[in-house]
Amino acid sequence: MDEKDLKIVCGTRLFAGLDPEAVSSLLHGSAPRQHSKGQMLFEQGDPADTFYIVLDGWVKVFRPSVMGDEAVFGVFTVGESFGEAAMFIQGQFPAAAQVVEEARLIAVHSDVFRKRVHNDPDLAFEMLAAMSRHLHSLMNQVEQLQIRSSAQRLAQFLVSLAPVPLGAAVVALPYDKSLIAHRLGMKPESLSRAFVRLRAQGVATDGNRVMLGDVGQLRAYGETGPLRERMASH
Amino acid sequence: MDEKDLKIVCGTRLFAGLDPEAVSSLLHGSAPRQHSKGQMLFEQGDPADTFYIVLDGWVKVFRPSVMGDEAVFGVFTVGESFGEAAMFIQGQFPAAAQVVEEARLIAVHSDVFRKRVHNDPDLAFEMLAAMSRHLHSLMNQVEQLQIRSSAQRLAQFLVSLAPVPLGAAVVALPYDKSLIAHRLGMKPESLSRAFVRLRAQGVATDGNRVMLGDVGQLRAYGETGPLRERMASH
DNA sequence: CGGCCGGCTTGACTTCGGTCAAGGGACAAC
DNA sequence: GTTGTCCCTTGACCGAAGTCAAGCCGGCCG
Repeated sequence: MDEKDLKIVCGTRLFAGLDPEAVSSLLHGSAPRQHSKGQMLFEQGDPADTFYIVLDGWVKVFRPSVMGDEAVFGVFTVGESFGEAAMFIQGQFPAAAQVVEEARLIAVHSDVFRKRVHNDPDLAFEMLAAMSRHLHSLMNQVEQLQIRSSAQRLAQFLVSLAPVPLGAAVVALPYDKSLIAHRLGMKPESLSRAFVRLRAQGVATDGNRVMLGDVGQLRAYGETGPLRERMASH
Repeated sequence: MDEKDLKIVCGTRLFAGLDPEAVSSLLHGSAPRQHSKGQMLFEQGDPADTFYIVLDGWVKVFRPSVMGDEAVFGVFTVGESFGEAAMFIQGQFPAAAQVVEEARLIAVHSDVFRKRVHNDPDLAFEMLAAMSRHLHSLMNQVEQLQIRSSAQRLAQFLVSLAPVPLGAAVVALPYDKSLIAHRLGMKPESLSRAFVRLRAQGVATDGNRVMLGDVGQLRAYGETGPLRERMASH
C-alpha cells in the first residue's frame, strides 16, 4: 500500500482525522488488491468476515431477486466503504457486491477490526458516523423511489455529479447507463426516455458525456417536478 | 419509570443484555412521557439533541416533500428506537417524526448518551447493531420499491404481521390504512386495490382485521409475484 | 475492409398506479 | 334519529413506466 493509497484511506470518512501511522498499523497486512470488471466480491448470505474500502473504480452493492431483476442499494467509489454493517449483526451479508468498473480495494478483516473498534472509542464513533451516512443515503433513495418520477430521479443524480452548484456544467457518466438505470430503480429504456424528457430542462447527451445547461434549474426540477406554470393565478 | 417500562427498555435490542440497574442509571432523569396522536416530535432539520425509545403506541418517521406528498421511512412501536443516527452526523434530523397512535416514549439526551457510548464499548456495539438493523430495514424497503408491485409489497407487509410462518392466520392492522399505504409507497386507493388483488391469494378483509388463508402462499406471492402458471412447458 | 456483438435508443402496446369524483359506512355530536 | 365528519372503497380516466421488438452505432476481431 503506497503513500497515495494511504492518503485515500485517511481521507475516507471512516478514518478521517486518524493519523496515517495509526491507520497503517490498523490495516497492516491488508494489501490493496486489483479486481477486474464483473468480479463478484461476495454474495448475499455469505459469511460477513470482511468489509471493503475503495481505492479506485466502482463497486455495485445489490440484491438479486428470484426473477432476473435486482435491487441496487449503492454504487461505491474512491474513499467509500461498504459491507461494514454486516459485521455487527448476523454475520451474513444482506446483499451482494460486484465490481462494475475495474477497481482497487482494501479488504479489512472484521474480527481484527472489531477488536480495534472495541478499544478505540473514536474509531467507534467514526464507524457510527459512517453507518449514519449510509442510512442517510438509503433514506434519500427511499424518498426518491416513493415520490419522484424517473426523470426527477435522473435529474437529482446528474446534479449530484455536477462539479458546480449553479450554472452550466458538463459531466461524464461514471458507469454504464444500464447500471445507472438500475441504481435509480428503472429499466434502461426508461432511462433513455428520462434523458429525452430532461432535454426540456437544458440537458443534452453525447454518449457518456452529459451537458447541463443550468444545474440550479435541474435541481429545482428534481425536487418539484415540471411545475405547472400557473403564472396567471395572481 | 416503572418496572414494566424498564423491562421493555432492557428488551430493546439497543440495551439487550445490559442489566436493569445499568440501564436505569443510564436513562436516569429520562421519564417516559405520554404523547397524543398527531403530535410532532421533531421536524426535518431540527437540531438532533435527543433520540427516542417507544414504550407503546406508534410513531411515524417521514420526510415531507415540497408538494403535499411525504416519504415514510419507518413506523416504530414498542421496544424500538429511532432518531439515533442523527446524533452521529451533522446534528440535524434528516426526517420528521410524528405520533400516529397514542404513544409513551422515552426521550434520551444525545450528549449524555454519547458520553456513555464513548466509555462503554459494549454499548457502542449495541448502537452499531441497532443502526445495522435500521440499515437492513431500509434496504428491504428499497428492494420492495424497486422491484415489487404494490400487491406484492402489501403481501410482504401482511406476512410480517402474521404470528405464524405457515398456514392460516388472522392479523389486526396496527394503524390506519392510509398510513400503511404511505408506508408501502402508494396511495390509499392503490392499497384498496392491492387488497382486492390479494383476494385471489386467500386474503379477506373486514375493517382492520385481515384473514390470511395461507401465510406461506402469501410469502411466495410477495417474492415472486403472480406466477405465470406455465404448466405446459414440459 | 467487413461482419459481429453489446449497449443504447426508439416505437408500439400493455399494465400499473395516480387522479378525480362519487358513494358507503362507522362513529360522534346534536 | 339525524347530521355531520372521517376514512375507506369503487369506478372512470389518464399518464408513467414496463415489455417486446426492431434498429442504430461503435468497438472488436477476423
